[in-house]
Amino acid sequence: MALNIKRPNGTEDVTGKNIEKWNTIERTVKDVAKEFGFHEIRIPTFENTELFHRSVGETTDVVQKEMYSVIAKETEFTLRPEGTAGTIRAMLQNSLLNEALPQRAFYILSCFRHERPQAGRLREFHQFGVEMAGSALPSADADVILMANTIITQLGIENVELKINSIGCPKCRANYHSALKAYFENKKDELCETCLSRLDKNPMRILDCKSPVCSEIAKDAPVILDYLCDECSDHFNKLQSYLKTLNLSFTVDPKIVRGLDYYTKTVFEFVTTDIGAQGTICGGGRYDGLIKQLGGQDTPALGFAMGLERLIMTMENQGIEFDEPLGCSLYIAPMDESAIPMAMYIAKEVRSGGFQVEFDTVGRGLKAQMKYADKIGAQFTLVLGENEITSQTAKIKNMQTGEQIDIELNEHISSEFSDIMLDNLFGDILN
RNA sequence: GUGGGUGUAGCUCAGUUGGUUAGAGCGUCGGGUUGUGGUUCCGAAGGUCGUGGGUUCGAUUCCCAUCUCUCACCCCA
Repeated sequence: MALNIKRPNGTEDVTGKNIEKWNTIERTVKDVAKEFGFHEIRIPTFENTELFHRSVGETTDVVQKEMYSVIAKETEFTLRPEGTAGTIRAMLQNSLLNEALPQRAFYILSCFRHERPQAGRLREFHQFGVEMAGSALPSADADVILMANTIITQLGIENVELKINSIGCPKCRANYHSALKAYFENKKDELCETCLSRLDKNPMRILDCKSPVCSEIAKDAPVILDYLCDECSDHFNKLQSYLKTLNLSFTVDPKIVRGLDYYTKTVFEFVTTDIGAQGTICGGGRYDGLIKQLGGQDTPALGFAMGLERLIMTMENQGIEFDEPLGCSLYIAPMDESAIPMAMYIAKEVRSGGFQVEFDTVGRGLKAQMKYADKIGAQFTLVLGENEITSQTAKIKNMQTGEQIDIELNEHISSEFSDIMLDNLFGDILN
């Protein structure tokens, strides 16, 4: 079919069996969030552009080249590129931080970034995220990391590495930046072009460069962990000991540098090699300065986000089973038009017992109806013709065994069918 | 934003060294004597060969452009 309007590049439709993949993940994520005391929050899809400039940061790639911004009625809005900024804004605007602290919020939402799509990267993608505001202690970091780990484990995902790092507070980071700059200044001639431009803006990004030359140079660069102030260093040490207590294996990776400006102290990622180059399925960290930055009281906070598409990809590639949808319980096959009223009536009655019921609405012959019933996985079928209507009895056919059971066509049909279903499910145990 | 690959039926792919009505398997729909599916048999529908130009008597095949999808860089979930 020549369809002239297609979905925008980098977006996805979710249909058919894929819906169950999403449901599986959303269910798991919500269950775990509940166990950890997090409450769902829903926020707008777009915000005033200024919000992202102030939180994500003016110099970040996300703000500089990836945001979908529009001016509408003289106000500049942006489709959210991530969930933290809007969530914190909502916490402030709804005075949630004046209530019992810490506040724990989670969300499932779509994000928008204008990048070239590739494996594990879309222009509209979905995140499950959590934000916890009001706790400064490393035990909060450990709890949040445990939560991410619990979700990953509960989904059955394997081959995931937890990497943690501390990027310090603004105080110790300033010292580190100057040390880094000094180091790279000496090797200026060898650095790649992009790294040269990073030298002034954000020297920590050079550590992450994939160019063989740069990464070779970066090997001997000063490490942030050596420049942490006492407080940050203590925080990081305690976090590590807590993670050990929780039996979470992790590696300290000084190259973990988050690309959003609001991060402080702890940063972490859960990474897999099973889904291509974009292997970070969960990323997060602490952002102690953000709430004040957005006009609130100085309140420490932290959080993480998981890419739902990446979780699904990982599960697919690892051969993990998703929840099965409930199929059709009963298919009713009217022989001809005169049986349709009875078919509709029975369908209505049996549905009232909570069962999924279908009947023919396209005028198929009996054989074709049976084929259709088989195709949709109907557990039972019921044929309605002249005989059934005059005798007010019919046979219910079990599509798996072929066995036929007599049933009365009256107002008790719903509970009778219910008995048949129960017997079908638990008959072996009961008898 | 940069680079590589790709584009023939709903899906997976053949094919034409440029030449009349472009094929297969799967899927969809119908039928195999008038009331029963999964196997099998028969049949049907479905493609302006990604789009727009150019070369040619003639292009799905050659050339150019463009778009799509895809992978990687970058960046991030």
